[in-house]
Amino acid sequence: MGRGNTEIKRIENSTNRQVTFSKRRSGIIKKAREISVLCDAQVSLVIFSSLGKLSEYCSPSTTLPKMLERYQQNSGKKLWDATHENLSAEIDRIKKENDNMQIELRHLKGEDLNSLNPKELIPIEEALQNGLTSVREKKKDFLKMLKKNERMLEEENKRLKYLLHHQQMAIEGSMRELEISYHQKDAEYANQMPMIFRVQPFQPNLHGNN
Amino acid sequence: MGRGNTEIKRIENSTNRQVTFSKRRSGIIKKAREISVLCDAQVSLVIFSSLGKLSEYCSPSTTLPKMLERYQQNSGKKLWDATHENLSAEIDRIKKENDNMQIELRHLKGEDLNSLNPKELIPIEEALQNGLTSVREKKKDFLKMLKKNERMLEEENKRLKYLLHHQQMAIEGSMRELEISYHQKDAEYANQMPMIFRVQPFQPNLHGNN
DNA sequence: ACCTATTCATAATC
DNA sequence: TGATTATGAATAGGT
Repeated sequence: MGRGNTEIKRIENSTNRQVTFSKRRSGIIKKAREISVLCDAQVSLVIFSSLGKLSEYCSPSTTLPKMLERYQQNSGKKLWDATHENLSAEIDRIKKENDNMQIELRHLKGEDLNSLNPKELIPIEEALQNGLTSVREKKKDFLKMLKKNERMLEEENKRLKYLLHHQQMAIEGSMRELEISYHQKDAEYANQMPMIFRVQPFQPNLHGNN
Repeated sequence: MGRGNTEIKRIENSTNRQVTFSKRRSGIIKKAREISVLCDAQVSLVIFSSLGKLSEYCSPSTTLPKMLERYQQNSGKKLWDATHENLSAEIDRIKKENDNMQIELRHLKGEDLNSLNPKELIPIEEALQNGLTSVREKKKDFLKMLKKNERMLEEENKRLKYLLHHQQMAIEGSMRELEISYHQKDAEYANQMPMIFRVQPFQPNLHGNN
């Protein structure tokens, strides 16, 4: 329906598919609502779009769980036993995995070793040895990095101190020149000079170093 | 659609309702099939007529239980009883435990260490060291046990050899006595004496040892 | 989202 | 139920 005859086959153009989905979804939900009202029927409709978006409709006189309960009674099919079994199987699988890992962990931690024979101890010892080597390697790396960082910081520190010292010297030089000109010229200017320019090293503890 | 405008309201005439239901049901199921195919959607549709007759449609790529499972995951609504929830929660719990153990194992095996900071390395190193100590202790124990066993076997061996030797001597002594009495008395008796009592060491290779 | 030509669904009828 | 058909609904494609 609509223009051109519509083959019922997957719409390859993704945009068209989306649009058609949207239109037809509202169409089918409307139909569901209509048959519910007109014919006094109970309808439940669940739709997942190709992108996984969920849409649903359920007759107002019921709920999805009620419908499903009724479905089971009426059809004899079991809807969630299968799921139950799947879940149980999944749990068993994971638990087994869990147990194995737990045993491995205990062995690696040196527990429950009595259940092992000497031959089985060997791979465990090797694994531990390897692990230890890796961890110590990593620690060494960290230490190296820390030391490198420390050296860099020291360098930077030194450089900054040097700069600071020179700046200090420059300022003091300027002070002296100002002072000279102050003595040579007008005493009135001295009071206009801000305090910060008075000869006072502003980082006193830097004086002794270097 | 159809002749005359159709109000959406319950059809009071029972027969008409039935007929309309039948027609619309096939219509809606057709629509469901079409949207499934055209738009790559998954649809499940359950309909009960006013007389309780069940009709259903489910996209061929799925099943009603699968749809419902997906519905639960997607909507967060729970369709079923507590058992499911418990199982799901259990799965989540175990999976989490699993993940944690897996991480711990990987760390102990020296993998994925980059995600750790130096402080976190320390307990791992300690655990490895402890494990290694335990395993080596166990190996030592085994060795000790083997050696002890060996010693015990050697002792036993010696004791048995000693006993055997003495028994041998005793038998040989008896032989000699019998031989003497044979020469002293009746030669007739000699033929009646079974061969096994003749002087013949029955474990020849034991003679040289000790 | 809206429009329209076209196809489709279906109510009425038999 | 099934077939037919007139009619209104649904919707594909275009904007």
